[in-house]
Amino acid sequence: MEKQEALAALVALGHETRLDIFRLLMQAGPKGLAAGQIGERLALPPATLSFHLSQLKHADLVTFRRESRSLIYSAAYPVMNALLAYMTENCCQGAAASCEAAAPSTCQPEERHETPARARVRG
Amino acid sequence: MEKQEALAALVALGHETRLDIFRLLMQAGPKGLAAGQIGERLALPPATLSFHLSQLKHADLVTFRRESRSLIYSAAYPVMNALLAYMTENCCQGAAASCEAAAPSTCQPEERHETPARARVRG
DNA sequence: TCCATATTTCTAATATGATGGAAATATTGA
DNA sequence: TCAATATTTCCATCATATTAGAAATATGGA
Repeated sequence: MEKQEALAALVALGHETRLDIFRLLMQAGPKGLAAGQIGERLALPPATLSFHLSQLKHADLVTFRRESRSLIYSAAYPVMNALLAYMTENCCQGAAASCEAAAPSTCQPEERHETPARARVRG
Repeated sequence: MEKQEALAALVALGHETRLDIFRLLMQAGPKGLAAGQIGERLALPPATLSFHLSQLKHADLVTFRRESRSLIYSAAYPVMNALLAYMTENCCQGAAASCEAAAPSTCQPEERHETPARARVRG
């Protein structure tokens, strides 16, 4: 993931309404939720909801599909995964020992620390 | 981690300059960097740098200590870890199977998926 | 085709965040 | 105490994001 992509995702998630929307979609799982359902649950006026969904779309944090009259939104898990991976990269460069002490779970300067699951994301 | 803490961290990281600062500090490791060093490397005027460091401080993403005339800033790894943990919580609630398919590395609805390192962060 | 539903786009008002020069504060060494 | 260094705070300006009503668009059912 490039810096600008990560930045776009962080900007998008750095707003309470959008964080709420995104978490709702994370919880909803791959099946997603119709825009109307989201607006209802979060008590958002249509225009406001649409604005925030648009921001999340531009950040590639959500995808959507049409199902009859409804647009079904779902969280873009791969992008979320890539963001998490990005945020743990380049940590404590050149000082693995002290870094391990400071941040055992996020800082993984050596490949051997990678879990198979995490490694899969980066490819 | 509470929602408001996570939100504050995301707001703080959702700005290019602050993301640059934070990544620089992540790379620098626990030894940290003096404010002046940061400003020099990122070509930021003192007032601008100080403003952004202040934002990062309020989000608890950085800590600082005085060393002679310099203020040494370093990344707050535990808060970063907590943020990563927060973002993977409550994923695909009640539908573990489909969630695993959608997000194998971040979505961990069952405790057994926790790594010891990640679990340590949440306590 | 016509109407109801679902959602987006347009628009203008409002609020908030960012910038950086200049002055103020804190620390140290002489 | 005084000067030099390091950083912050103050302040005014500028830029950008957010809000939500109203109108426009898209879809499907009768």
